[in-house]
Amino acid sequence: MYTGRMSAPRTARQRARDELTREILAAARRQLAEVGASALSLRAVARELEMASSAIYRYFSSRDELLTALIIESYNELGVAAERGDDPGAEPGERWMGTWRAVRRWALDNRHEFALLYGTPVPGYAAPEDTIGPAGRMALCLARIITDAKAAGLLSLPDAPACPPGAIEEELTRLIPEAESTVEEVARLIQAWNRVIGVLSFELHGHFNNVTADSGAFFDYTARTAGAYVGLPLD
Amino acid sequence: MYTGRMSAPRTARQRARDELTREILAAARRQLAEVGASALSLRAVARELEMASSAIYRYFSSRDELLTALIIESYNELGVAAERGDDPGAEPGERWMGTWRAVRRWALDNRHEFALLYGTPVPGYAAPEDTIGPAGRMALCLARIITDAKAAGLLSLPDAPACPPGAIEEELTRLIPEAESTVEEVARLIQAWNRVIGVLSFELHGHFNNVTADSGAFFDYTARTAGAYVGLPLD
DNA sequence: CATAAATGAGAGCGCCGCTCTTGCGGTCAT
DNA sequence: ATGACCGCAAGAGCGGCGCTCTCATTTATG
Repeated sequence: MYTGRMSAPRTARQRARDELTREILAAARRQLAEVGASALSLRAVARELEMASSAIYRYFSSRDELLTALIIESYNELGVAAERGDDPGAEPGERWMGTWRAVRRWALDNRHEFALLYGTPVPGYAAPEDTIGPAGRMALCLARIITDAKAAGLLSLPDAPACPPGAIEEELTRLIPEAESTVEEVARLIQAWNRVIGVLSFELHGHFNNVTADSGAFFDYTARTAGAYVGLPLD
Repeated sequence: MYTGRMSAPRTARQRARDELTREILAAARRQLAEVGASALSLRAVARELEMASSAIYRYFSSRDELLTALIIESYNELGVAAERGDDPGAEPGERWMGTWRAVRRWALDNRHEFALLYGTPVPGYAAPEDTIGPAGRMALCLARIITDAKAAGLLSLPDAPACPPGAIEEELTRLIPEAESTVEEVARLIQAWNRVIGVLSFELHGHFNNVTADSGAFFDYTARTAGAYVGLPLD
């Protein structure tokens, strides 16, 4: 139904269709930001666009499909935010911290979107296929920082338990082909990624309410610790 | 409305009320396990108990309140599972790993309950007051392991960035009064706790789908790494 | 025993996701 | 240019939801 990115519009009808698709998505996005995914209603979107609720189904065959489109959009936005936070000219440690701080800022400014990405999967399940690409965008950004640091000879893994063989998909070592990553390096990046996202989730979901006194400082602290764990030089 | 643990039943009416309250909770719990929190419906619970849906409101004034009761129940169950996984006579490392493995088993067997605890907060917000006690039960179990290890002189923190002052609530150092924990120790425990729960969340929510090949092994690996980080002796 | 409180059932309100039918208007081949 | 066709929007409607209100019945209490 929802054909993802729309190709070059031909007829006037297709042009109108594409435009309306975008408008629906935009209205849904506004609703998501306001009331969250669980309260997002197709009928309210239709009301905002002054059209019959049944007409929405010409563009998105179900509420879940609309949510999936919003998930993809959000993953991409988060990826863009991460990329913007990374200054490729800076030191590896600064790049790492800058990226994560940008991710946190995006999450704080878009908490419902963040919850949609990293919270409980709301529907039966979102479309797995269409989401894996955008989902990896932020991780790829982090992987580049480490790869660059390694190429510059600045990567040194501190002592820690070794990753048991077979725990992670070894194909991930070829995610950035020229990097020639080791299993250990990849395992640490996955852990670091999981760790910092986990801190953000806890902060946003209120699990740190009586735990952290300065959640921003604690986030920085965690990102720094995770960065040191993957071998980046951080003072 | 829902008066939490019910006091000693006096009249027959109160006895019946307490029993029905428990039955509603049990039916709701069954539904939660089957269809998850977002699809849990008061009306379906009433149907299963063969009573009018409006009658439920004599016991729980809203769906959110029912969910909150389920949250408390689940926190306690998780706490019990953690305590059962901890053999106080074993070595600190074994205690740590045993506790976490028990937590994971509980989460895998009760994924909807786990999602309710550590996923997106579904309603406007669950009751904060009544949940903080049960929520800390598992964390307390972990803190005891570390305290015991410290008392036995087996705790040694590996090098890592220091926790910046003011990041965490310093009162947490007095959570176990006789432990005399340092800020650094507490900060590491919080991070470790967050880290392992984060791995579980990612696993259960499908974020590790094309990432880990053996999620059990990866979980163990993470728990081990986190245990080493808090200073426990782990081989 | 009478009064007050607690309880349960039913009807009903306004939402929701989703489907089906109907009619209109643009598209396109003949 | 005309007629068949298809995309589209609208409306009605289905069953389900959370929640409220009323009313009868049952139970506890003075």
